[in-house]
Amino acid sequence: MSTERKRARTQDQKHFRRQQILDAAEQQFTEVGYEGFSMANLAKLAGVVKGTLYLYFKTREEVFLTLYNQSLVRWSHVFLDQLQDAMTDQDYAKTLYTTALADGSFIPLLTRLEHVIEHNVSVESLIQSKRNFIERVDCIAQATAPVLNLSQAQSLELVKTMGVLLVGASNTDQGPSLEGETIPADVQGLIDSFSSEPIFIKNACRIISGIRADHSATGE
Amino acid sequence: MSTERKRARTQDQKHFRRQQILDAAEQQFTEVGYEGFSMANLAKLAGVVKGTLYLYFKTREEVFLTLYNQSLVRWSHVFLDQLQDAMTDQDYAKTLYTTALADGSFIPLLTRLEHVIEHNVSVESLIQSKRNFIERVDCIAQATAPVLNLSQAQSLELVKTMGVLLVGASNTDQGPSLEGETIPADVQGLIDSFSSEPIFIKNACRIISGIRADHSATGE
DNA sequence: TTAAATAACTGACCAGAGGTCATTACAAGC
DNA sequence: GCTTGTAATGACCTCTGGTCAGTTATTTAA
Repeated sequence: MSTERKRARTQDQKHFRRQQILDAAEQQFTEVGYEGFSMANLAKLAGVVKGTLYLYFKTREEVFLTLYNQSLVRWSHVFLDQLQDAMTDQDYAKTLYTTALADGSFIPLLTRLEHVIEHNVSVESLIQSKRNFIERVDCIAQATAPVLNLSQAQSLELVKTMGVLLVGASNTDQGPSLEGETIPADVQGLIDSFSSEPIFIKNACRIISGIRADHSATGE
Repeated sequence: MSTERKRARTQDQKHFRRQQILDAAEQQFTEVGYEGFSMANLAKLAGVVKGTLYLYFKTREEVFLTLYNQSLVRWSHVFLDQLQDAMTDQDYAKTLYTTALADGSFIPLLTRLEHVIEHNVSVESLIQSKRNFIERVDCIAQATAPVLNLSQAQSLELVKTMGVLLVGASNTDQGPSLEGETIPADVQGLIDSFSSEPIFIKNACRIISGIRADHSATGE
């Protein structure tokens, strides 16, 4: 391959190279998913050799953690853009769910964050990632409070809880594809009854109602 | 090792051998967790050679799926035993949460079920596992209805929803250990605020209230 | 009792994974 | 043009899940 690739000497060039790798990683991730993802293939896609990847990322999981952080920021912007004054609880929940799922990387990475990705990552990267998370959550909570007519504290609790519910609900439809397979009616019925969208929206509404009913403005 | 291991010829002997492997697997799983689990080590623990494992399980994930099914049954018995007439919503939620967490294998396997384990398993095993799940859920729902004073349909929806919430909530405290690490106060505060038990119980209660408020006895 | 048939079991082997590091070669400074 | 720092390389490592031709304990039939 005569890609004529120049060496990255300055900080700017290195950041650019790093982002090139991340773009290739995102591409591979959307194509083959988490389990099918390999560093050898990433190297090929990014037009570098495997060893080079490890100049820019300490481990495979550091790549994923960076992708996650980027997808979180990306999604939060999309979501904040779609918030309007005085939405119904249901509209709010539906918007949150739909925008989150529309981002191809966000949910799959979020569901693997804590029990896989964070376990092979440097403490500095972890702290940086958590700080990014705090910032996004705070920002979303601040925008949510007026929309749903909640106090700041209520809004913060709500946003955090929505994250938990999102992980739980989206888990249920990440099973294998089963296309072309013969599935018995009872099993198919079970799978259908766990369709994540209605589960998320219904329970999000219940939780919003519950939080609104807690009219204690005290901390926690 | 001169374990004098006999060959398993009859079905009974084969079932016994299979369970021996599963017991060793459970032991290894509780010791090293999902990511540290290896088939080579399982073979050593079970006192057989690696190839033999594949006479009893098609893939590594078939081992995990079987462990999951066993842990689900085990937990459901413990939980059902602890149900009493007329518990408060909070007691019910707390019992569910506590018993689930007390089983060392159940939660870690449940959180990896759909996006990892089920993706490398035969369709027959998957169907069998789903059937087992249906049976346990139905059984728990039937026992739950009188306890929380719900209709059968409400109870069924509740139990399914509790599963979703359990996955979401337990995800939040499966991060890396961070013992002996210096964690900044803001990040530590975030981690503390995601402690899974209060999140689960609070929102379980909100959801139970919400379901109880839906006094439509119509299907779905 | 013994020979033949069966299949549980073995362990060397494979491809591919994540990760390392001595070496190479390119760009900047004198 | 030469020296020097370092980005980039690619051969190499260990480990993984998984395979399979061959071995041998056990059952069956003569």
